Amino acid sequence: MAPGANGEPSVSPPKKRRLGSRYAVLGMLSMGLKTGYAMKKHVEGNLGHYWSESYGQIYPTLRQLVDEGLATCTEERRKGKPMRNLYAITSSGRKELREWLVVPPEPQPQRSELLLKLSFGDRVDSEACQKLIRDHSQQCERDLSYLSEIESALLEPPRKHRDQPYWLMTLRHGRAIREAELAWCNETLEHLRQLETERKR
Amino acid sequence: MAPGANGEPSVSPPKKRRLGSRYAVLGMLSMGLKTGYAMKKHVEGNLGHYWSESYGQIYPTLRQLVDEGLATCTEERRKGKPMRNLYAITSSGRKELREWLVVPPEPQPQRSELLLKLSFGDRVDSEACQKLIRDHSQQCERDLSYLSEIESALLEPPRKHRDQPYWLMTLRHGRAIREAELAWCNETLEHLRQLETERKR
DNA sequence: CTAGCCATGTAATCCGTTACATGATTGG
DNA sequence: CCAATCATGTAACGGATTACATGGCTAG
Repeated sequence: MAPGANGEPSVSPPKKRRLGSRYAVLGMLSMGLKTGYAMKKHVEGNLGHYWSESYGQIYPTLRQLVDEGLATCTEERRKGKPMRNLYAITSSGRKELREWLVVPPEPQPQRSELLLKLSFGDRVDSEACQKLIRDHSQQCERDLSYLSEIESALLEPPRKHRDQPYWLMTLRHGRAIREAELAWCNETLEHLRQLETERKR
Repeated sequence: MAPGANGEPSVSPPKKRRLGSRYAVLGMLSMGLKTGYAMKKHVEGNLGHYWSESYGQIYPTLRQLVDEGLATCTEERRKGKPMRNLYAITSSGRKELREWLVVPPEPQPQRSELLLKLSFGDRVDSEACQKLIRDHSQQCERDLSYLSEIESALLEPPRKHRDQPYWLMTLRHGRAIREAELAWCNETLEHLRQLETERKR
């Protein structure tokens, strides 16, 4: 008998695929961004604190979306300016985006090089561990001022983008996490110093 | 003239490589874990909240470490038990591990599917956004109780592992972050409800 | 003239997971 | 006998970055 007949539940396991880039691009299309170049800039400038995307992902993805009918592409050649491909989302593109949006993201396996190093802290001296933490603390501080910059740029002109309230939520997330990191850094530095004096005794 | 002569600064740009798995494995060797299998178990059970590793990484890495003289391998065949390869770190392995430990990790590009979805929240109704946040909130809660489990297992028997104090630091990190996430979730739910009533007006 | 920005795209490569293949032992 | 656990490993695949290749326009 052919496999998979008879209503067996073994219709082939649903396979996990990531597809993050696909929907990031589709979402940016839905914001009205028209070129791959503009999307890269937008990722760097606005989404940098929680998303990244490279040309190597963006351009092939755009092509694929067009192939699947989720976007359209029109060439624009202007005299005196380089050629551009102008993309736009279609209604089936909007539909697929909405469907993706309501699916709760499954927890993605986190890898923190900092915590990995810290967990082996016993192999080096306390000073090295403390430096690790202080560097991280400084990075968080830099991140915080970067986030503030984006936030003021977002609030300054009173003309509100439709997505502005949601962008503010992501910014608050970045701030909340960085502040928690800072608190943990201070706490951890204290623990490291305690460990150090215990060791010396 | 041969390229690279004359002290040119173009000695080939130093190329970024990730190498996380390599040092995770080396570190676990330094803790005394002897088999690939044991390392996988340890990652799942103890490092799960900040690191992950698959067999597809572990076994080839172990072989590579032996090739480079950072570890040794001895076959152990016991009657009535399956064969094992027992690995041990060498002194050059310890040296390389220590060198890696003191290099501050460069910030790794974060990707949060949750924040990406939230940033496009305008495309779906407020209820869908709130569900996204509530699900995340629950996940954080589950993570917190999982962290507590590990912590009590770590504290229970008074026989302290040399790495115990450092593991506690990583656990506190997990807790700090999850608690900050929870606070942000509540704050954000409030904002979403406000947005909703504004829209309705 | 040249540096920098606009703009597109591809190929190589790396990193990592999943799925598969194998097989012995132990406990219920 | 069967499921779980111990134990090793590889092949295929997928996702993402990096580096390269190209080229015209603009401002200094």
